[in-house]
Amino acid sequence: MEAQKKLTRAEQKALRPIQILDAAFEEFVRCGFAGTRVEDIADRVGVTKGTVYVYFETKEALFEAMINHFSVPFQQLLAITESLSGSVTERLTSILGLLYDQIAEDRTTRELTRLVIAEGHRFPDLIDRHHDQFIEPVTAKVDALIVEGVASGEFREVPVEFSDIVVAPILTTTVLRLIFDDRRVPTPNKEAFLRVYFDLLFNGLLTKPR
Amino acid sequence: MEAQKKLTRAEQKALRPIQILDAAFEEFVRCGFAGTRVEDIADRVGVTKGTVYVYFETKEALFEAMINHFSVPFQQLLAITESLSGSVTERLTSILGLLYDQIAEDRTTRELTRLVIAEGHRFPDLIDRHHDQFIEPVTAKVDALIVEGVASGEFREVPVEFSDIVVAPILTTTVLRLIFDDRRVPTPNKEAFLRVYFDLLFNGLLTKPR
Amino acid sequence: MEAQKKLTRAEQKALRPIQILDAAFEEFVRCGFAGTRVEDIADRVGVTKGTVYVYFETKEALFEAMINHFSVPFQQLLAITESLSGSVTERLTSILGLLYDQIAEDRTTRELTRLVIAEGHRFPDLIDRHHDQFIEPVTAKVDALIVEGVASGEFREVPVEFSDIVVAPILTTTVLRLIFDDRRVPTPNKEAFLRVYFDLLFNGLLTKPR
Amino acid sequence: MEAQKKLTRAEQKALRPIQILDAAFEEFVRCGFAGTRVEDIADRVGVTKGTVYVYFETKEALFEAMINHFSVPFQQLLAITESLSGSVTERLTSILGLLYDQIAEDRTTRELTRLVIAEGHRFPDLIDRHHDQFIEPVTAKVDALIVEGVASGEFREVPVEFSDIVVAPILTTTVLRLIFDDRRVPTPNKEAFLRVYFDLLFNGLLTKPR
DNA sequence: CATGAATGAGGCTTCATTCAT
DNA sequence: TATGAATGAAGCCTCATTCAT
Repeated sequence: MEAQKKLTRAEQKALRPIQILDAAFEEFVRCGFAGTRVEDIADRVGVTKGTVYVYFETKEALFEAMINHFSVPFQQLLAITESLSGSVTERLTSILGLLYDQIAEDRTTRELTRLVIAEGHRFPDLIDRHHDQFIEPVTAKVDALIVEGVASGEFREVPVEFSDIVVAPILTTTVLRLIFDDRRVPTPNKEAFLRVYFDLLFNGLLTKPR
Repeated sequence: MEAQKKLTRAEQKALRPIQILDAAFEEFVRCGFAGTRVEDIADRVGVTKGTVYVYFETKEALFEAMINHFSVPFQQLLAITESLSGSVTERLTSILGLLYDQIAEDRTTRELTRLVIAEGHRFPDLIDRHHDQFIEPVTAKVDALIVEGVASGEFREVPVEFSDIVVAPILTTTVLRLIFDDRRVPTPNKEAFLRVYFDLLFNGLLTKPR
Repeated sequence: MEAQKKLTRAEQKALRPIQILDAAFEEFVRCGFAGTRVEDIADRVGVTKGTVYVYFETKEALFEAMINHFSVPFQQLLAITESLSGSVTERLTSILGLLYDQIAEDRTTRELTRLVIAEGHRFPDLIDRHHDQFIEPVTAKVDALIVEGVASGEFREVPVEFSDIVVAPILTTTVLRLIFDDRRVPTPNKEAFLRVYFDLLFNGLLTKPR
Repeated sequence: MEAQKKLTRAEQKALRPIQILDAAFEEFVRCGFAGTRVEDIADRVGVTKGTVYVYFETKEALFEAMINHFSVPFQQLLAITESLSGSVTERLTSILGLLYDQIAEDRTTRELTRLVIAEGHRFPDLIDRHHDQFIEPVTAKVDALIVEGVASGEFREVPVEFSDIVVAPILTTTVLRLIFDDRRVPTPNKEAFLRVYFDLLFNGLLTKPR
């Protein structure tokens, strides 16, 4: 309140939609699309229902705008992966570590995943976006590295197109945190988790490989 | 239809609540808790709203009863695992194969997972049940096998308490199917998937283990 | 209340939609389509808003159903006109007298005319119905009689297709009553009005016809 | 557009309220009082809602101001009628011709009539104005001419106070155009219409007057 | 004057729930 | 048991109106 009073009208106006989108994120995550009341979103911002409708035509439009707003910061990660150097193992390790930060540790991405799972039925665009911006790029990147590793002799001859399996522990952590959120199942320690994850991924369980 | 006509009236009536639970499953899966209309459930059974309330006090009670109804058949799987014999590797393979059938391939369990993720917030019991009946037993079983494998020298010295990583590809397949349902991302071929999964799990990616 | 309690459920149910249509007529006439509150219609019947929506999907559907409900009893009049006998003058007189009763004196038809004028823009069907059921049949009938009168020599050679002029005093009375409703402009005495109307229609104003 | 660009800012501002009244006329005619949105009126002028409220306190005040604005030009016609000369028949013919132009052919008067019929309930002043400025003067004038015609022997002994009947074809044309607006029922050709109208009015239908 | 963000009362509509039959 | 008419609370959305800039 104090801080906001110093803002000019113009600044306020530019801020409003973002404030609303932030509030919408929290409420939609908490209650799902159907369960969320537009008034609760407004309350969170400190405005009235009507104000929300000044910026967004319908609850549905607000939901979609919110998803778009929070779906951006994945591009950066993909850019970083291009600049990596070192052995394939090193690069794959780096990428999976970054993915862990992005998908499992970042609350926003995590909750976005919840919404994709919960509301995908009613928002097919949501699924397409999610696929094109998240799943496909990651899959492509990991696949490419595996191919490279196999070609260079660093990796064994494993069939490609199953990069899901490689990435699986990350998505699984995300989902378990979504479900239990530190309740019942503790959030794993990142360092320890990655150590075991990579150890298993690269070396396998067996003492003597077949 | 044919079969039902032969039922006596008494049998019909004993069937009602189950028909309602089945219909409730479909609708809650399709629309989520808040988005589902009791009337749509009734329509699916071919009765009127009132009838639903003869058997279930509230929509919430119906939701919980539905979850309970569809959460049963996991016990069997756990029982089977007790009767397995062979090396630890063989037994782990068997169990993971069964889990794949149960979690990734079985539509009911899959959709139950969706509901846990989507509605867990508002139904804490749901999460507790899910933990006690699904996660904990599986985790315990897999952990026990790993401990056994390490003790017997069959497995390398891997830290326990990370059985999530071992099971991850199964849950990941489940979640990807929930999201994409054969749209955009094809459902993997079971045999091929398991082959790669087990190959990676036991042997790791590297040609020469560190 | 007293009387209604004796009705069975089934009778009540059959009555409800008609009660609602009656109430809707009064409210829509009083406030127009946009100005009418569904709740006021419900109040008039003694039920709650929800009940109205049990029978009619939307306010718009209710409006249209109401128009249809009150647009019926015009057919009878047209039937009567077929059975008339006597000179053309006598028959025309009879018909115009009946029309006066139907259009100018009958409150329902009068108010329906108000709605056609006021709401026709937004309900094009309304105008088509009104044309097909009211205007066209009357016009055709009057035209036919004039043609017959001219043919028989009873009437002067007047151009046809201007039966509007013949009927005009009736519609004008309707409209003036709609506007002033006994306020400012008194409702004319029917007998006196018809006498002058017919005198003028048949004989004209001039002492010595041209 | 061209013309407006040459206006000084001061002239522009003096124009504003009239532009708003013009826009209000169109919208109120199109949607009625309750159905019209102040914003649509503003849009039509190319300003924002707030501007409308600079000039008019409420939507209701705007409606009334609009009615007043468009109700003026009838005085002129009445003035003209004073200066006519010739036989009563000639003068009556002239007056009815002018009335036809004013009431049936002039879109503004026609739509004003629609508003009187549609909104009169909620704006009693509207009805009073309409009576005092339109109905009463016309009625008085026509009545006076009939009295004069009867006195001079030009007209038959018809009862006075039924000038409505004489004017009816004009109002009827107005109303039919309001309802059908060239849809379904074609607008009559003015010359032909007036010829038949006057022929009937002065000579009546019958070959041999009674 | 003009703006347009914000308000908040109020209308339409939905739907979980009840209850007399 | 089953019905379905009725309820009424509550949600989405609209829009006349205000006011700081």
